[in-house]
Amino acid sequence: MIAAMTYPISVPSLRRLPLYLRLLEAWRAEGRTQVSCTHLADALGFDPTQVRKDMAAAGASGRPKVGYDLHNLRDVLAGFLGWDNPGEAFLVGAGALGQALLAYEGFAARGMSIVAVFDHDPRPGAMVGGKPVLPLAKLANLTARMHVRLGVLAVPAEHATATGRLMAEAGLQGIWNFAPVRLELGDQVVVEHVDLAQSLAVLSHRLSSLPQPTETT
Amino acid sequence: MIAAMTYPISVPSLRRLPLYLRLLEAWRAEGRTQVSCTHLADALGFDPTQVRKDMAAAGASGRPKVGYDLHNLRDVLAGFLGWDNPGEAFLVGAGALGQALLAYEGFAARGMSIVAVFDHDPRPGAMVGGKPVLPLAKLANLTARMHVRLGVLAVPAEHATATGRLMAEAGLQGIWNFAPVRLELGDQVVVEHVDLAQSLAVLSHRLSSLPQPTETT
DNA sequence: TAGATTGTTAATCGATTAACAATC
DNA sequence: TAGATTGTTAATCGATTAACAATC
Repeated sequence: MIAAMTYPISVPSLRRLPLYLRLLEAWRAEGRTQVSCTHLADALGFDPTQVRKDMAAAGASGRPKVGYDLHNLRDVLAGFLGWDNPGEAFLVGAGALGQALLAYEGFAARGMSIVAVFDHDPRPGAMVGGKPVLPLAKLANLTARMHVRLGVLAVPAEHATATGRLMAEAGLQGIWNFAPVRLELGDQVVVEHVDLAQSLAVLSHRLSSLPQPTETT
Repeated sequence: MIAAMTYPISVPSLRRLPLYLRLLEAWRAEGRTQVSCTHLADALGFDPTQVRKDMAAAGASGRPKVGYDLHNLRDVLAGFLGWDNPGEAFLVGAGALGQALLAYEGFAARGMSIVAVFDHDPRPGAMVGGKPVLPLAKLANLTARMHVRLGVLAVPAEHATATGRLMAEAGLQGIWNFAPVRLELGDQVVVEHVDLAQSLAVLSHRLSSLPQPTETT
């Protein structure tokens, strides 16, 4: 069987897919069964052609005049992202951020399921979010045994480089990196970096170029 | 006095500024005093010309052959982002995510300082991160009284639209939105959206297009 | 001075948007 | 059928990268 094999998808397209997915699932809950690119574009403030290209890139196809079948489209997008059977992931770092991610995943990060939590030198019996916190020394062993591919790195900046390397050596193939540190782990490991400061910079700058509230005196 | 008034900065440039800033501060701690675009580019994996353009867009200037004065460059970038005297911000939503952001800001979000926490109907006396949790009913009053401009929206998705509107009506001019919901608040309010699912989509897709670990049985 | 680095203009690349043919 | 929508090719726009002159 040959998959549709359209053009390779771009990062901007990829980043839009979860937005479509969320909308489709909301509409599905309302009982809709058909959807057009114009509907999606209007709801998200995008150009309809862009939506159509994104769908094509993800391997979805619709029918002229009719649009896309909502259920099918949702399944194609979710499947394209590998989000239909979420991969298991290890969380490394049991601090405030790690705990938030553990709680957050329920509504935002459908693409993975955190199955264990690790930290440097945890107190015996320590738990976060109902899961035991394991020492990092067990990471390699469990990665191999459980065939886990994805790790979430949520340790303080000063430990991030060493911990990232440890995760790569343990056999994790993808690292979702929340530490403000660039990881250099070669081509074998996929690293996706989340840096809140980058987002805040955009907001700060826009806010500072807004008309300041008149505060004479 | 006329500010340098170079070209308006692009969003991609803006998002790179915090990366430079972080690096400059690390190098400053090591005692360096000069820096060239090539140094910065090498450390971050960027093109040197791109770095030079970013510096120009932020209003920094260097000297041929010499490079940039490290301290000055840091100050110019921080000033451009308005990060030298961090604005005060209100956090709305005292759940796991809100608490993480409260803890996170120390090392990542230098551009703001959370001065109060609000939630829908908090228990009297409730505290998070050492700060009392105030009812949303007090938001408008305190926004006006304290001249706060920035709000962090970290409530569950189902409350995000209404809470966002409330924040805008309370007079907040910028909203850093962590809920997976598009806010429609007109031109008076600057909204910056953080959506972890978008980041995870990139990682999921890259991971799934990696050679799968051979698992023939 | 010679050489390294900035600053800027030109070329390239890629993503978005527009135009339009194909189709149900 | 007529009209709406997909799918695709072409045009535009903007960001990145290359080339090079200015400068200390």
